[in-house]
Amino acid sequence: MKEQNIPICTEQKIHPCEIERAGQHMPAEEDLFSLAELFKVFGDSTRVRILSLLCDTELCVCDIAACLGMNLSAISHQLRVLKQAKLVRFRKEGKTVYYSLADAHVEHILAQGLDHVRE
Amino acid sequence: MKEQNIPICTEQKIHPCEIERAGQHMPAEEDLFSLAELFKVFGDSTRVRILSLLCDTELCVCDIAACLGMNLSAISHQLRVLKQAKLVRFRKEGKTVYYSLADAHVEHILAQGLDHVRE
DNA sequence: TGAATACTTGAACAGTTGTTCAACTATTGA
DNA sequence: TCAATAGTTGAACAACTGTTCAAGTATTCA
Repeated sequence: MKEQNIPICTEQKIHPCEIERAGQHMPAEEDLFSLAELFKVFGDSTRVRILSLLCDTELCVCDIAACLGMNLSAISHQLRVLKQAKLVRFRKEGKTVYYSLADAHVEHILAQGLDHVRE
Repeated sequence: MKEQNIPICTEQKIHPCEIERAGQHMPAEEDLFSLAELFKVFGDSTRVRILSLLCDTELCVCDIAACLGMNLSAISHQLRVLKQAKLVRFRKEGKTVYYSLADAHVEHILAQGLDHVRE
């Protein structure tokens, strides 16, 4: 807490001691990038609604579209985003594709966010 | 769990039973909207980097800009977004403004996200 | 085989977002 | 009072995003 003037930043710093503290706990730059990418996926109300629907059950694309009152194509596009982010899994059965949450983590992140939103 | 055909959706549903299960656990529409808004704020790497910097310490705008190698104005704009979302607090001391995390929730959400990102 | 169903995909469009630049306010200290 | 410092703000612009439409695939069933 008293080590001063260690140049971890490229520009002139006003409070070197505090900056050093801050720097010590920083995750790797690439982790922070992935973190932002993850939250970006959660940061759309259509996708959040899809994820909420999939808590505790699996649904086909048709059902999701019906529940959200949206067009099949829009849902399919968003499911692709969720799939790429590994937030949902799918299973094919004949013509229909069933989607479900990828793991419990997804539900936890939603719940934690809801806690904050509801104060 | 066997109650079927209850019309909670406006369109024709393929699997009414599963749809009913999904519907029962859905948070209020407005909470889901706020939730997406919250994650949207976390969904930018500049903002995530600022929040990470502010874990365990407070920093002035100048310091944050120096640490991230970015222009003062860009940081100020993003701090405004974080302020509006109540993710950061600030304290004025003479000419300088010190920012810090609003509460422990913010750190928890970041940590939970990092867990998922690192698998 | 051929029609119907369930979904996916790509192009196009409007709307949104993040950064920069320049100009501004507020506080300090000479 | 004047210059310097720390930060905020608004306009502008390019880049990105979500939805729609139209056309595509894959599977089923008659």
